[in-house]
Amino acid sequence: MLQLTHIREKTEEVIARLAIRNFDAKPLINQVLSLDNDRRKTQNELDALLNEANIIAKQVGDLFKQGKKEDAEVLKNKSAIIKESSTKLAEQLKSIEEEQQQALVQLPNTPHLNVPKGKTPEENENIHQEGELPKLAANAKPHWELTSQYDLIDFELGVKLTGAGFPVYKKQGARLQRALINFFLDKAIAAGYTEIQPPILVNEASAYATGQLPDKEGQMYLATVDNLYLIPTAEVPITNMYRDVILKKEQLPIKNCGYTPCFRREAGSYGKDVRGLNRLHQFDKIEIVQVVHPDKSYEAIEEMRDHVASVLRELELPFRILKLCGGDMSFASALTYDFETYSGAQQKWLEVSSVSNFETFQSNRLKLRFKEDGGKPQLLHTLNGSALALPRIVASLLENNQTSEGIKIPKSLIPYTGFSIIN
RNA sequence: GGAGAAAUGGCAGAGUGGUCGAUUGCGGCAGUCUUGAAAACUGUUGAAGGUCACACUUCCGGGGGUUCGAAUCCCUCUUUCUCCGCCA
Repeated sequence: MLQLTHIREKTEEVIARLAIRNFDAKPLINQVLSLDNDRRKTQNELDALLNEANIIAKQVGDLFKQGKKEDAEVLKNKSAIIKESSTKLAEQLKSIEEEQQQALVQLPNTPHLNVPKGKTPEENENIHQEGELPKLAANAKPHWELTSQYDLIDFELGVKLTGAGFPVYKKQGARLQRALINFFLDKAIAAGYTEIQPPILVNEASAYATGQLPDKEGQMYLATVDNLYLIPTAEVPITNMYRDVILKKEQLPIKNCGYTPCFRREAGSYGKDVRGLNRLHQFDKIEIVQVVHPDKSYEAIEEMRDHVASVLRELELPFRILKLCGGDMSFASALTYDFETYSGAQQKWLEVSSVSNFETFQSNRLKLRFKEDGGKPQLLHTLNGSALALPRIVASLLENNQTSEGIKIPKSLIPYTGFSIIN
């Protein structure tokens, strides 16, 4: 959520920046600002009334003590009248505030100035590519054939147990999952992140604060009896640890990481690109989250980007980094880098990580703030990224490293898998 | 799941209808003293809205109610603790 004072003070700039997303913010912003005027006016009136009522209440008390009952009765009546109009005003204020809030949450974050304009994924900027694309034999198999050939993943069995998109990992396939989780966590810890094991169900307040609610309701699984949501990413619980928190300056920066399964309904995304591991309802991911001083968030995002790149490098996977254009960035982001690894048999780039700076957009809803010496609390910047999501990494690893003897495990991963080849 | 108790500022802990945004202690910050530090002493120290700045308003777990007036009374929800039951 954008900050009201920021919209008020830098109206033109906010509109200009939102244009980078091809978002015409003018009507909404005008609505927000006019509601804001109403709000302040109404509140002033209400405050004056309440002030009067407070004064009268005190006088009534004094009069009673002095035994002047009749005078007190007169004031009581006066107070009743005030109460009537103040109740009305309070209702009015509440509805204005709700309307304003509703308009406000429709505004996406303002992109950073060097986010490229554009509407579609094709307009994302390819800013880096490294690693050699694998030269596979003509009969190279896509991962969904390899997983069944070596009995690594049973998609059919998952359908039986749960439904499509809930694979069952087996044997070396299961072991590989566990190895990757540990590998990614160890890398994150070595990079200074603190490991967190959060709950994987969250309440409504948490889902709201990180922006999954209200608009992405349909994307989450909901345990209706207790009204709890299965997390779509560890970002939700790990970021919500700081909901309604005022940090001390010395506590910054906060760097947390965590492994969780992630659950996504993926409503509406059927058809192509969903075969095998490409798109699942349940998958494993290691997430990195940072909470930093507002001056430091663009340094932090570069650091996170370097971290993800170094992990992919260790896995010897060819990858590229895209700077997302305004139209392709998520609602809450000010700057996003997407990482894609090349999957040799599908001959496709697969998104395996997304690293974003949300600036104050998230912290505004979270009320995540810090205090500069002697100053007023101010909002922090939050960032997060995947480091990394497993399924597509597995797809790329399997496809790119297939040989006639079996599938080779990258060197850095062998200590974790305990085997060097899948056969 | 059953019975009882409780929820107050960073922490501890008073406060059972007006003088309470809240006694006090600890912690934090500033100062006095000191070469410096500690100790001692003095002052200061929650958040949101609002204002050029004040004023003013709201917040004592959440929501609702009673009252001229609520941290204090009532209803309700949530959470925590103790006891019992069940259990990885």
